[in-house]
Amino acid sequence: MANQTVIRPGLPDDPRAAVAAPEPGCPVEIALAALRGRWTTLVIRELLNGGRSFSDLREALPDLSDKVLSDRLAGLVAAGVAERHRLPGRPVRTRYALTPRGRDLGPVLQALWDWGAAQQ
Amino acid sequence: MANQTVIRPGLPDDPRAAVAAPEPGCPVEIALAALRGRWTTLVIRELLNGGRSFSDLREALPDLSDKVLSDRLAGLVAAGVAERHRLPGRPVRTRYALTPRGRDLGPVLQALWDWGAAQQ
DNA sequence: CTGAATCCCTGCCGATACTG
DNA sequence: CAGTATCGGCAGGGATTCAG
Repeated sequence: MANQTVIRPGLPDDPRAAVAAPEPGCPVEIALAALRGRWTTLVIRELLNGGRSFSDLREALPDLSDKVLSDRLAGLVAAGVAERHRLPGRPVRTRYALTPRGRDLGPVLQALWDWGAAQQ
Repeated sequence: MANQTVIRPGLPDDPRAAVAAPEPGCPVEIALAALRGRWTTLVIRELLNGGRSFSDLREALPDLSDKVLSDRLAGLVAAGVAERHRLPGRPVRTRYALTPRGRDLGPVLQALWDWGAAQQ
C-alpha cells in the first residue's frame, strides 16, 4: 500500500495535464520550448556563470554562428529567460544576463542532467 | 557570503559540462533527446498511468497519427524509456510500458512542469 | 490490431555576405 | 562590436496507403 507514495512522481492535478494534444499553454511545453533548439542549453550554461557580451558568448562557443547565436539570444529574451542591456559608449557593447526566471532553469537543467547521467 | 549556497543551482563539476558544442554524450542532451519531438511527452504521460496498447494510446491521443505514434514509441524504446511486449493470441496486441528508467522521467517532467507553470 | 512505406511540406540551422 | 539578410540542405512530422 505504500508503493503509490514512493513510485508515483505525480504530475499535478491540473486540468492542463489532461490535454489530448500538444498545447502551447501546457507548462511542460512552455519549459521545453524555452530549451528548444540546438545550442540553447549551452548558451544558458554560459549565462548561468554571469552576464556575457555577444562576443564573450561567441568566444565561448566558437562553432556557433553569429546568426544562430543571435536567434538563440532573441528566443531566450522572448521567453523571459534572459535580458539584453546595451552598455553606453563606443564601441557598442551589449550585455546578456539571465532573469530570475532564467536562473530558475538551473534546477530544471540539473534534473535533466541527473537523468541523462544515470547509467543505462 | 551566503548567496552562493542559495542562488547557484550548480551544474555538476563534470568534464561533460564544459563542452563547447552540442555533444550527444552530454547528459542534458541525452535527456532532451529522450523528450524530443512533438507528442513525446504526452505519450509518456499516458504510459505513466500504466501499460497501454497501441490502440489505447491512439484512443487517448486521437489527433496523433499512427505513423507518428509508431515513431514515438520506437524512439522511446530505443532510448530505454519504454518496453514493447507482444501479447499472445489473436488479434495481435502489443503492450507498451515504461521501464524503471522511463518512470524516472517523472521528476524530470515535474521539474519542467513546475518551471512552466510558474507565473510570468 | 499493429504497424511500415511513401510522399510532401515546413521549419530549423548552417554558411556566407553585408550593415550601423 | 553586434548584429541582420539571404539562401539552401536536411530532418521532422502529417496524410494516406498498404501489409502481417
